[in-house]
Amino acid sequence: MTTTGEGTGQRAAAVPPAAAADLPAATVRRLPEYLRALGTLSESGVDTVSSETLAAATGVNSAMLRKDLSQLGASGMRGVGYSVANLATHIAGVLGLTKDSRVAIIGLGHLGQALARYPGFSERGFDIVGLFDADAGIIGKDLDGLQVRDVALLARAVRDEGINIGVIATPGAAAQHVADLLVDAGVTSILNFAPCVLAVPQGVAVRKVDLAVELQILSFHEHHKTLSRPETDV
Amino acid sequence: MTTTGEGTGQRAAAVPPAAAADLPAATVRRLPEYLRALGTLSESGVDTVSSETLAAATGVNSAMLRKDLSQLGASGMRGVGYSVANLATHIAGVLGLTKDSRVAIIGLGHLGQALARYPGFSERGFDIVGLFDADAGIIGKDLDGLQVRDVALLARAVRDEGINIGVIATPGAAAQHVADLLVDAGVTSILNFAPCVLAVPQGVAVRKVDLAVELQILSFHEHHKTLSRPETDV
DNA sequence: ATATGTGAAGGGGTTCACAGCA
DNA sequence: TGCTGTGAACCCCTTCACATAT
Repeated sequence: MTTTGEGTGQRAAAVPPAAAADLPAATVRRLPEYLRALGTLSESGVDTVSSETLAAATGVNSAMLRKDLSQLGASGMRGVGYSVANLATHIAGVLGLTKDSRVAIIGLGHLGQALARYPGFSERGFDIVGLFDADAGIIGKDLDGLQVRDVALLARAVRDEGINIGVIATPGAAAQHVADLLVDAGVTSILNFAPCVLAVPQGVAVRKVDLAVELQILSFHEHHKTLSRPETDV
Repeated sequence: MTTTGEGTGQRAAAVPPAAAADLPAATVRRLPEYLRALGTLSESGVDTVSSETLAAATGVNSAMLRKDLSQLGASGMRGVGYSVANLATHIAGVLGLTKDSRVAIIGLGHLGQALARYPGFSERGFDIVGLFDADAGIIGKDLDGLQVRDVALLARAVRDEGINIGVIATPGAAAQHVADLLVDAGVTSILNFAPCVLAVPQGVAVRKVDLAVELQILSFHEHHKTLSRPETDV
């Protein structure tokens, strides 16, 4: 990478073959996008793509794309472009998508049920293997062949069934409790749809998606479009 | 992310009284979070809060919170803190939440249906007033009192019913077409759940939420935790 | 000729540290 | 004393421009 600290401790031939140790967060965020675009290209029968084309398909600057890819250790061919298949494989490897992840969804209200049935997850290698809720009215319900279990069984299921990602789709009030359960059971990756900030120990990755927040951000822009002069320039 | 055609407009010393003209995108993203935390505080009967406390509740640095708020024209009381009620009102005003937004959801598969029924939207002032789909098997279906209409009726509904935000929850293949319909009908704010990049004219704000992307980012961290030594220090 | 890989420049965003006010 | 408001440093990210390779 760039900051290899000149002088001090220069590892002998350090740089692992296909290294991806500490990528910038911004880069990591874009990788899934690249991967998706590559999939589309692949389906179209394209087998080589330029940074310019791939960047356009993902809405980023081509120089940034190249920088991202070079950080992965991915190599294009000058004067030609990147191999679609190789690049896809490479990115999938960096993202750890070679082995399927095992996901539990906790909270099966409308949102949780939608997530449980969302085809996009299994399509991209995320196996939903556990559904949990605290509501007796929902426990036992069958969703596409998977039965909703009592959240009291969550911890054991995590261990017995190798669950490594927890998706929280409960109301906000229950979210922290569920997070604690997940963390105690050893889960270190959590996707939180509840509208609250979760406290978790170091080493646990939490990503938050708040649907209402997205609308509020749009509301801001909408509000200001109507307030300010409607772009007399450009 | 946001294709918010910000012009290069350089205004002369304008700064309105309680200005919020061109807030940094990063600040705007945090405002809904502040607002939510303030709501929680308000329910708890708290009426004054320090930047330190509010920052903790929203997971940000207190200096950044103060900087965000001062940019809004919000004023705290030195030695005391911020008025919970005033601050909430102020932020809501900046976000344009004083008047309810009118939302259409297009695509009522599992995800779209869940969004249609998600209580968090109406709770925060987003009225879902239109549901549209292209599938004859879904058109006519009733969801909590709202009937799914043919997407062919979308354009007229946008105009007649004052819809100003469109939520796209279709498969990726249909998303661009729907976006075109929305834009042609005059919608300038779009929330896109489809896994694809939308092309829209300048001045149209698009926010994208891709659930699988979030899982893939978690997968990256998960992958690297297992690869690298698990934090021998700190 | 064409497209990658990257140094250097530029812009934001975040944090620190402290001045200033109640 | 306590907490806000903010200049300044720092760091990360993005973009430009071009050397470099096929």
